Amino acid sequence: MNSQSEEDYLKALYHLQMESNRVTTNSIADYLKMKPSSVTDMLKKLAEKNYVNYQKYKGTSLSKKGKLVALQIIRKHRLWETFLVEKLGFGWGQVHLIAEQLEHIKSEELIEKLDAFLGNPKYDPHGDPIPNKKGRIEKMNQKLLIELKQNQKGIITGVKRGTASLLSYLDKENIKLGDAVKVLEIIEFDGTFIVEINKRKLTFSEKICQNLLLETYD
Amino acid sequence: MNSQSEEDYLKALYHLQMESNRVTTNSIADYLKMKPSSVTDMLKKLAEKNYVNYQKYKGTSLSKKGKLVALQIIRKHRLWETFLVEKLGFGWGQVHLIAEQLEHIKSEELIEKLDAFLGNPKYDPHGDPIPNKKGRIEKMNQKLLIELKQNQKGIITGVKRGTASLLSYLDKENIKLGDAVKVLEIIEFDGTFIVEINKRKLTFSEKICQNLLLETYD
DNA sequence: TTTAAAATTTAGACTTAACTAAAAAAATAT
DNA sequence: ATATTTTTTTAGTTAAGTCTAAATTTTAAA
Repeated sequence: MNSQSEEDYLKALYHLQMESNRVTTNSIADYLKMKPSSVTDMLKKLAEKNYVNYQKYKGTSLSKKGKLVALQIIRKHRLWETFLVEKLGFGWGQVHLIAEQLEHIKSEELIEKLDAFLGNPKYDPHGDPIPNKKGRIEKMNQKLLIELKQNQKGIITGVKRGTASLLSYLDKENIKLGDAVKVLEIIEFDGTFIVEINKRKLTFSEKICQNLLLETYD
Repeated sequence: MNSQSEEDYLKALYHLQMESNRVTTNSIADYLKMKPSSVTDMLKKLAEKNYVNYQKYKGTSLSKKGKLVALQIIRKHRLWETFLVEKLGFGWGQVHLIAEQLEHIKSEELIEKLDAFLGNPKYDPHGDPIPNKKGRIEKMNQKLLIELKQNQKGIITGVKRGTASLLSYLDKENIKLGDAVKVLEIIEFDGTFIVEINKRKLTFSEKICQNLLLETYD
């Protein structure tokens, strides 16, 4: 069993590895808001447990085993976020801190049951994919609405980060994750989209289209 | 903010106080499976924070402040248990360990939203009352089915501890917490009850009636 | 290619919450 | 009322995970 702290480091490693191929001690310290010396200590411990490949002064990478653990935590995080938004009615922005705690709850069965309860979602409310039990991520065909052409369709999976007000707008319009969107018409003059959602005709400004994420099937 | 450990002690204090009026260091150690010396240390710390009234060698009691914190943790525990059973389909017996973890998640808003999502339940699946936000417990009029007379009614609130198989039976019969029960007839010969639940007529053996908890209104 | 700056590690200290062993106080039995 | 047993506390230790300050290694600059 891994400690909360170990799990936080593994998750951080995973996210940092996504962004750059060399993960340094300082970048981890930055990310976790800790001192580099503390990071060194923990890296040694994680290397001992074969979760990371660590060599003094040379940077760190997740081992296969470590990556799997990281993905399982990310799975839990994203499932809980989905739960908080879809079932409890939290706004996108509020859920991160709570999910950060919930992701450390230990119970395989809990997370499988939660997954089923949520209808085995593939994406969380930010549009990020939810890894499966074995750590596999289905890469999705994610596009912004603005990239679609007339008559193309998609499923709403989220919005770009930092657009909380768009969320409340969608909420007010009773538009939810998973709703299907079809582009009926694009007004050339100002980039406005006329779309159909739930049999309703709606008009979306260019700005909305630049921030709304859809899963598409090409 | 209190640590997980502090919360565990406060909760233990609360439960022990229910059972006997003098809570000793050893009884706490027993309950939490720790050594008495560790308990003494923590009691001093909790006294420092004004959560308990503690005097060397004289036993301990929760202060008003400490009792409130304890009740809030119990509230969280019982709401999560209800969630696990009602929404995720766990059996009564499986939920305790998980709820023990979930009860430490910190977010007022989370617990209020969870409460609403569950329909503001008054009792958890064991039939134990759920304290409200302010720590108030509604004392319920709880009886075993076997105590009812003909034509009396009640709401199913739970089963006696240690009767997991009754739970699965109820589940199979599609009987849920909150369902109303009316006693149609009691067969004197063997103590069998004929009851009505959800407009269905059912026959319950004496043994079932001895273990099924109901809320009644006298 | 030597030197200065930046990154990283080591060494030692602190906090929390546990422990063991020994001392002190309270309860019980003779 | 004294002695014995039980309970509780004190004192000192340990492990995890953090920190600061100093030492070391790597990188970048002159």
